[in-house]
Amino acid sequence: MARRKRRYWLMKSEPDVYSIDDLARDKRGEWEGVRNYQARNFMRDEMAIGDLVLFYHSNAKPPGVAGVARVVTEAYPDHHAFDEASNYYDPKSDPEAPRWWMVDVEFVEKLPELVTLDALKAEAQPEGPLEGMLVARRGQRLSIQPVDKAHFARVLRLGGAKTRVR
DNA sequence: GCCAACGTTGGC
DNA sequence: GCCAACGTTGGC
Repeated sequence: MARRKRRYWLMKSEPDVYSIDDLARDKRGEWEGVRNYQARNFMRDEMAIGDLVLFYHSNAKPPGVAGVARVVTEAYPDHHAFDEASNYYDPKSDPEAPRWWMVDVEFVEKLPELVTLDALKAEAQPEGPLEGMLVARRGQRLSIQPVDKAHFARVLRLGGAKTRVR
């Protein structure tokens, strides 16, 4: 049986909408509302229970990685897409053939230090410890991104996390 | 609030 | 199947 390679992710959320503090309060949350095919495919096809997630605050001052979460479900249809009253309603998503999927995540920790986008970019320079990290690339809008294990570990270290990668 | 980057839509 | 127009993301 083929072993899964990818186990680390970065997921963006606007803290005005849903922050790491909200997840800390809720303990667990639905990652609904992803309306981008590439991001959906990552959730639906590649995420698995137990994967670790860098919780990134976008549209924040400053933007950056604010915490750690863990994937706790397989992907399942995003039912908000079927709800006409929802902001995430999409008439093209059919309950018989859902277009949009989501996972649930649980709170792991809030980082003692926000790892700002500036700090990520500084380390993503050529030869830097985060070279190639997607979130540091100009114009990178994808809201769910795979993260190299070494990069994940480095960001945890920068943030003073208790979480360790194995 | 501006606007660059880029994904999606739809006319052809 | 091309590509211009449009809408959204998200840093600044």
